[in-house]
Amino acid sequence: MHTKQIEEKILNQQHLPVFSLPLISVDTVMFTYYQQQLKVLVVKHLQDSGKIKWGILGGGIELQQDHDLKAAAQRHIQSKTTIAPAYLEQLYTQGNDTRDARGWSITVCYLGLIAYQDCIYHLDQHEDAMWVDLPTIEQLDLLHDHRQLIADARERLRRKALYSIVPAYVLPEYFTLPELQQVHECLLAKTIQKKSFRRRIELADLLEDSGKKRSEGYGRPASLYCLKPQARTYTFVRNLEE
Amino acid sequence: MHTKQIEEKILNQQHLPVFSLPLISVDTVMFTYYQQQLKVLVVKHLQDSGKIKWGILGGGIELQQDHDLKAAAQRHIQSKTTIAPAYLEQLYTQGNDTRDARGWSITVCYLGLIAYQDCIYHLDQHEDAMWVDLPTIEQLDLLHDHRQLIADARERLRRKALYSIVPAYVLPEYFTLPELQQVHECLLAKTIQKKSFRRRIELADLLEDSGKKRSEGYGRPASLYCLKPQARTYTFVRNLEE
DNA sequence: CAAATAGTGTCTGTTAGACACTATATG
DNA sequence: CATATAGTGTCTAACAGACACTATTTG
Repeated sequence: MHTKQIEEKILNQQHLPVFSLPLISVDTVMFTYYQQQLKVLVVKHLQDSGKIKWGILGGGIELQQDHDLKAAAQRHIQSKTTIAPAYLEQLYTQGNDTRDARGWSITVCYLGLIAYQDCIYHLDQHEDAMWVDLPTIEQLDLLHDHRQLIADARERLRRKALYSIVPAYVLPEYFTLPELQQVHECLLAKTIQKKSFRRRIELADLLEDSGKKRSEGYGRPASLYCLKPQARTYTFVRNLEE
Repeated sequence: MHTKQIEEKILNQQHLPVFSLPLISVDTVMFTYYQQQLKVLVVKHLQDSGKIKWGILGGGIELQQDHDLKAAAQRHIQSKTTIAPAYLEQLYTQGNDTRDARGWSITVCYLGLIAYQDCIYHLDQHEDAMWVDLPTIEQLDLLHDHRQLIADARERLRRKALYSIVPAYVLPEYFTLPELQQVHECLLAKTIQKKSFRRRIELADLLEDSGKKRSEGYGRPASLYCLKPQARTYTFVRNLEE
């Protein structure tokens, strides 16, 4: 059997033109909110060289196991957090011949949101994953173009704060309006008029009042709300000012 | 030399885990506007079976030639239209184990806009590419999930008509405001108040007045404008009504 | 002149910004 | 009671919708 024939046999097993395919991974920029700060999940990646670098959460596609790209993203996320993210949307697909020293490589990058409380217990057990704030990200030497992917995801989430309440998914299922406003103010790096914020959310009918109140510390207790299903995709016709 | 060794040799040439990679293509939903209608570019694709099916414009990545995904998209577009699209942005990456009968496959899908006049001469020479309107798309038997990709792209462009003037890139470099309004009305399937439309564009300072007028047919000639650079990314704080 | 198309004046309605106010908790 | 935090009343400003108006062309 000639080399060429064996090559062809291998190709046929695949039914794919093997020699023109770049490396692919499915990665997710996971955000949460804790102690008035936006946090990003970084995990340890073992490189070919044996060195360990921090990067965002992700990895390859298991052709037998993952039925689509989102399923692959979720599998990687659950391996670190045990639970599915509250919100997960595709961010951007980056692919070029310079981002990975091994050659042409592609990442299908997702943006994920999860409540800090929903996964911190499991994360505490792992030493290969941690939540870090954005100033710290700037100081880490991250894998490939992961710092840029985080910046892009952060920008997408900031813009969403202007015309939706999707950032609410970084909070637990039940949350208060002042908490949600804090998240938006953190993303926009700007104070928002309390009245404007509450008015537009009430008018759009996005929250379900649980009837319960949160009574901790000083002051009047705040009502606890949870998101109605339409909150996931609702967009206001008029944005908040930047 | 054993089969296994040869396999390894092939793998080493690639420096990639070949056997866990899905098929990849980079495709573009190209839109233009002609005779009061939105048109999509479809091209003939030769399938493994020898059958020919229509599909959107695209194909594989040439690892040696294409430096990134956008360059790959542009190479495929230029092969059919000779010129680069006026506007090109990434739409969505679809990947699963059912869209292509050959197995796991991924398309990195772009949304492209071009003026009809800018490429029709070259297209007329080709029999393997044509502009079709959207009702016709419904009747064609398109490759894989290409009909869905077209629907997604069309929806993205419709939403852009609500908060930007990006749809202007389906028009020639110099165009009139009534023409641009027609494009938006076509996308939104709804008439827009002439005054509202003009006022918001003027206020946002998105167009450059060429000083020239278009005088064809009856009526007062309309001023010819071209897009200022900021028109590519500008978003209005307040949307048009849906 | 009439018909056709381009472009404006101006009123109304909706909703975000500003900010002072009231309400309800703790100690 | 004072202090702290939650939540409201209400005025203003910005801007899209509605629609009647004027402007400029052809025949």
